[in-house]
Amino acid sequence: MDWKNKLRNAGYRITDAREQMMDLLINTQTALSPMQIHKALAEQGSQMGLVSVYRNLAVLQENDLVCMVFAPDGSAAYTAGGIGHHHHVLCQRCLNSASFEGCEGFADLIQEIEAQTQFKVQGHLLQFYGLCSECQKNEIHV
Amino acid sequence: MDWKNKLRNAGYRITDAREQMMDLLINTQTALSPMQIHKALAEQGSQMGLVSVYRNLAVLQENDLVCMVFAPDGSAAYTAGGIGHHHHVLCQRCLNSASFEGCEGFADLIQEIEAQTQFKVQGHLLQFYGLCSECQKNEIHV
DNA sequence: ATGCTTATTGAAAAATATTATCAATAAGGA
DNA sequence: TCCTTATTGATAATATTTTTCAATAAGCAT
Ligand SMILES: [Mn+2]
Ligand SMILES: [Mn+2]
Ligand SMILES: [Zn+2]
Ligand SMILES: [Zn+2]
Repeated sequence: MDWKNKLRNAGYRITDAREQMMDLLINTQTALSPMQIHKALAEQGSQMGLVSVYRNLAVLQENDLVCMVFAPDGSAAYTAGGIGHHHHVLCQRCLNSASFEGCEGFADLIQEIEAQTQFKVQGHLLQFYGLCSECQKNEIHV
Repeated sequence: MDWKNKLRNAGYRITDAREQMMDLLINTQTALSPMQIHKALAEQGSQMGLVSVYRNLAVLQENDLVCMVFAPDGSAAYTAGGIGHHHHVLCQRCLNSASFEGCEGFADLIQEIEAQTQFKVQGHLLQFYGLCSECQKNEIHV
């Protein structure tokens, strides 16, 4: 199901603002901050307020149409997509973002942690940082 | 080496503010936000300004005396300790925090990710969320 | 196509969170 | 005890996120 129907089925309306944001995020490799999203849309002629960017990011995130990731500096950035449980690798230079699945390998680690800490583990936060293929090239000449 | 010498060796001074903050964090199981640290110290008579809390958290973090963790809502919180590479489990109810090592198991996963995404992985962000032993008890009666 | 209902928007302000300035203070070595 | 200078508190400045509210427009029912 495409994102429009997904939103519609959840009772939300398809607005220009949401289309612009989704188009932008879908066509952008790098994760974008709310401010960057606002600026990018303004540059392509949109009048959308920053407030609507925040509001719609919340809506889109609730409906699993965008993912929030943590930039290396700890700030939040957003990227399109995200069906099912998955995680992200972020380029620490350009914020290029890719996703991957396969954190089942945690099962053993979780058991250890639960035994050691007496916690009951229920979820996790996982991201990898590194260099995307583009930035690896540039890195060579440093 | 204790935290005072660690700071001293790095050229920092041992101040009341830093002592108060370290004492508080060392004696607190739960991760605390800058605001919570400020409030807790104020309640025990300290005049320290919130600004100094921020400043000293930065210093203490640089010197590996405190760790920053992400609360379930994405906000930053701080907890004492942290020798060497390690990660944290956070109680999503009370922010109780415990640490663990042992993310070597990532080696395989990283290889897969690098193959799939063409990224060169250089670091990671990992935290587990769950319920601490205390909160597990209370959870039963919900 | 037209009107109706109400979710959504933009503008503005408010609330939070974080950082910068600067004179006064105090840590630590001489 | 004195000196140097890192550190502090007070204040202001930025930056980030949320709230309010009247105007607008999406989508459904005529
Ligand atoms: Mn995703
Ligand atoms: Mn730690
Ligand atoms: Zn890159
Ligand atoms: Zn707990």
